[in-house]
Amino acid sequence: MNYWLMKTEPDVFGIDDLKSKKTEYWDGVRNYQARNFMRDEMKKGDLILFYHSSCKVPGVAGIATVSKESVPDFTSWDKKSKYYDEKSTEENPRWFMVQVKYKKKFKEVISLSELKSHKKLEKMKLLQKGNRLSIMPVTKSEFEFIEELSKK
DNA sequence: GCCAACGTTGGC
DNA sequence: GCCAACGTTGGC
Repeated sequence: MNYWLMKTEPDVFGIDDLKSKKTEYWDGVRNYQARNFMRDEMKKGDLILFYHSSCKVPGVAGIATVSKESVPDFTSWDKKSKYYDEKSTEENPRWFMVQVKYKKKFKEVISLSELKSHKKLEKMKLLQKGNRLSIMPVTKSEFEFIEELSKK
């Protein structure tokens, strides 16, 4: 079992959208490192911290799971999609996505500033300087610590 | 293979 | 809206 953090802009697709849709294909990721995590390492049942970015209160909004392992991201060869990439084709896809499933919404978003205040989380990839990855691994202890924070 | 220019991310 | 940090592109 692996643990992950996935960033999303709540104005575009937030925890409430996932809650009402139940599952969602994580399309549109166009970063190689993030793609590799989805294509090679994310397994069904893995747990995901669902992170809201570029918004009023950035932070962890809830938990999701991986419900389907990677499949080619069909938006990459759809000319009408804003995620279209001419170098990706159905025969030779360049981009991949997993399907994620809603698990729970925290009573309150655990804000980035709170995450930063905990010594236990100081090594979190999310908090390292200059980090811009939209999908990144978290450790079991980081995941569990944050889930506990949400219960307070 | 180097690196300048450019685009994007994302907190503030 | 600003801007630091980083990834990608493309000329050489």
